[in-house]
Amino acid sequence: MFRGTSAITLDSKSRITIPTKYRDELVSDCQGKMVCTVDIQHPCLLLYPLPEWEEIELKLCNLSSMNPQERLLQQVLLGNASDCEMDKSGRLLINGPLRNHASLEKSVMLVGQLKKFEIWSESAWQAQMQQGISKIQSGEIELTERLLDLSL
Amino acid sequence: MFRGTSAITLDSKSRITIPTKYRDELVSDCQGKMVCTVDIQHPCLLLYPLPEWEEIELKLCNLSSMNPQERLLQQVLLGNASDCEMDKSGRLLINGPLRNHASLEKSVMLVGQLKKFEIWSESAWQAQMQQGISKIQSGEIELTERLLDLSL
DNA sequence: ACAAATGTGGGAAAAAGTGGGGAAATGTGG
DNA sequence: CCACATTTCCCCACTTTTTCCCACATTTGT
Repeated sequence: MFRGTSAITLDSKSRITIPTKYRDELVSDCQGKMVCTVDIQHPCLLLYPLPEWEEIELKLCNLSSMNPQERLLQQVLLGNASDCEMDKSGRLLINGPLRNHASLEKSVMLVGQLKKFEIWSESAWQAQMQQGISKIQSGEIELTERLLDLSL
Repeated sequence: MFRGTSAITLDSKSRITIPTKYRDELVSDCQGKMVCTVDIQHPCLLLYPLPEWEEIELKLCNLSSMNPQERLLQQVLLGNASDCEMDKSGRLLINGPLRNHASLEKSVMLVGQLKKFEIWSESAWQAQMQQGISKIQSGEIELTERLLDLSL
């Protein structure tokens, strides 16, 4: 399970270094093999250990290609999915289209979200956090039953 | 179970010393491994022994990432969650974003709240206590059934 | 008032992150 | 099918951050 945000850099060769605290877990989960694709709600990327991604692929596979919305989801998610394997120094290569979708420049945030990571440009992440907290505090959040069950 | 408020200092390396009275319990609960994240209602931090945090993580894991509100909560809580392990002198490192969320400067309050701690800047804590007590005394508090059941 | 325990600060060693040269692999065009 | 260009990978050197450790200050208890 991944958690926490790490500030990392996208270097001139378009690589990011995975923080060491995650590497052991990634090697045992998936020998460093991951899949990166675009997020459909935010300008960020999603990075899954291969086994996790395969479950998602199964679900996508069961969508109907006759339904335009479901087909679109398949196209976007699968079309952008890119195999990423950690190299021997724990780095991943991010390809052009993905980099572009998330507007990644030098400063990047790697955000642990349990079974996956999100990859954000630093500025977009900070904006997301700021507006997120103010939305929650101003009560713009509808408390669903599931949320009420959360006691922090 | 933790209770009471301790005045502690955030030193120049952004560390706080856990008062010794809590250390034994923390070592036996979680070998000093804790998780710190932001509070979503107040400018303070929440510090959980790892096993306690993992229960919350399980609940967060069951939220739907397709629902924007539930996803936002995951992002805020998990994204800010930071593993904190006590070093050999019983100190914890507080990272920049967290320090910032709670506006922590030198004087910090560590507030025991049973299964977790809250971490406040001294001034924010005092303001919270003052206005909290006056709110209660002036009857601005809605007495829910659960509250009526409290006999002090 | 003194001794013991706790809290605080900072130097120094260790670990992690960053950048880039050059080798290997891959792909393209003739 | 080969030569060339491009991309990917491995490795080393450098910088920054984190961790460990010790010494001093402060508080507590006798």
